[in-house]
Amino acid sequence: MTDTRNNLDTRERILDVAERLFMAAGYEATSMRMITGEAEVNLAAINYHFGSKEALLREVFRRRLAWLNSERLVILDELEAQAGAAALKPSQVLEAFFGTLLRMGEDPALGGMVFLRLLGRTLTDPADFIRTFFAGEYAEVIARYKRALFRSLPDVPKEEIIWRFHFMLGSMSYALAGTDMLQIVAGCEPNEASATNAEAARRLAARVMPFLLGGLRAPLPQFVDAVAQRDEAAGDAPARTVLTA
Amino acid sequence: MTDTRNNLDTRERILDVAERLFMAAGYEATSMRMITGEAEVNLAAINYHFGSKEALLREVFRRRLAWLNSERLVILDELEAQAGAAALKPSQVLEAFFGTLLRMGEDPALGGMVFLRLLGRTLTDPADFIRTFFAGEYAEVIARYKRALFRSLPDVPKEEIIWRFHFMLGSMSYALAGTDMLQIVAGCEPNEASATNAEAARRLAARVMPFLLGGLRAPLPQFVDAVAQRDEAAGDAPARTVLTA
DNA sequence: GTCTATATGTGGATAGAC
DNA sequence: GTCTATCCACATATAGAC
Repeated sequence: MTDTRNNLDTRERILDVAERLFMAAGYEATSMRMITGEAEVNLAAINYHFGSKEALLREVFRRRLAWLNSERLVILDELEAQAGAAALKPSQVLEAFFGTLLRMGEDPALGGMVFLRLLGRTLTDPADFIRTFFAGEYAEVIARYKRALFRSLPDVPKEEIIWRFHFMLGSMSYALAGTDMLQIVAGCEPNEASATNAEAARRLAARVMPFLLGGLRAPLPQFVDAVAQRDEAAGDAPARTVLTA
Repeated sequence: MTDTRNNLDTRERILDVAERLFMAAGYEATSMRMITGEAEVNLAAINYHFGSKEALLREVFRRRLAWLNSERLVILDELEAQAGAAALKPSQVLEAFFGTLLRMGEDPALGGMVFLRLLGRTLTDPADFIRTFFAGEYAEVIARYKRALFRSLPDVPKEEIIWRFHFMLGSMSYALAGTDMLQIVAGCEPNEASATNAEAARRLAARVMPFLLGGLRAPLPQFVDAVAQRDEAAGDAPARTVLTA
């Protein structure tokens, strides 16, 4: 805990730099020498403090996910306690799950947008040790929120809810990853999504939460044809029409 | 074009193996020796035929994306010709864009699910040469479909459509990537989504297209509060309610 | 076009002094 | 806990014979 160099622990400094470099270049393309160089620590320090490069990546995620997923459980507990015997609304469940995540982007102490982008980019990494790690970190919170969604949508087949939970995870993950695709879609502007500050997190939240809720509550597959016919009559209008109902 | 080994060109065999290995392990974690080993070609063959490992990756994608994105443009041309002066429905635009993609998963000659998974996993890769490559490959088709969506949703702010197009790309990309998250969400079954056959592509399409359309047509952000109130009265019911309207 | 042999660099990890 | 020095496996790429 004593600092021989500056106000930050060597161990913490390694984690901070690793988080940023893994985000910017990916795990495989980031060498331990790049990390120790930027962190201004000795090459051997990573193995001393973490044991291996793989263990370093796990620790980078563990310190953030431990907070995130325990916070998610606490919030869900609170919501369910308030609701008593009643089921939560889907929008409440989504707000608890994804809102908690997005709030990390506004707080640099929780990793900020750097961590959110890293998370989005790493969730699709095919490396076995990464998939295994995430499976363990997410198992409990996913199970709890899945049950909450089941209760909140009692008339929707559970299998459908499972798929849509997965699709929501995907939308969010990709949006956080912050590829250049948004800029390609948008045109040429150096877009807000590639920003890494707190304001970007808020803007993203405002845009993505309605999208997720719309997807979750979309017509069920077996009804899609019927809905298409209705939409044809209505001009396949945007959901603004809900206000006129 | 002459085969000294079997019925497949050396060049094509390299591309096929590279596609599969890049999918399974990622670009950085796949060595040229792994590729030439499985393809049973000489190590130097990659550099002879493609010039470099980076160029090999680009060619793996180019042979698939050239077909995909030109097909997308042809289909959009046909739809717009049929529609005449009328705007397309959003569902038609989505079907043309994402349906064409998903149909590749059913045809091994177009890469099948192996290519779709590779695409989903690579779209979030941070490597500069990959982002630059995708930007070029997608620019035209994205611009065309973006305009089609603008026309199909004239009352929705263009900025909102841009964001939702991006979110849809993300949902699809992540779903194709086929991480273990679906299995985590689902429970423990060796799930259908991790299958790589044509049937998996059809099942995914049936699940994801309604989700995308629901997200695209979700209430606009400024109306979310009002919709939440309506949903509260209606019990935040699933979209099955559209049938009763 | 294909192959062998090799150039040249970098990777993660560790032994052992301090 | 930190540092130097080093081990050794493996990477991409190429030169040049056939």
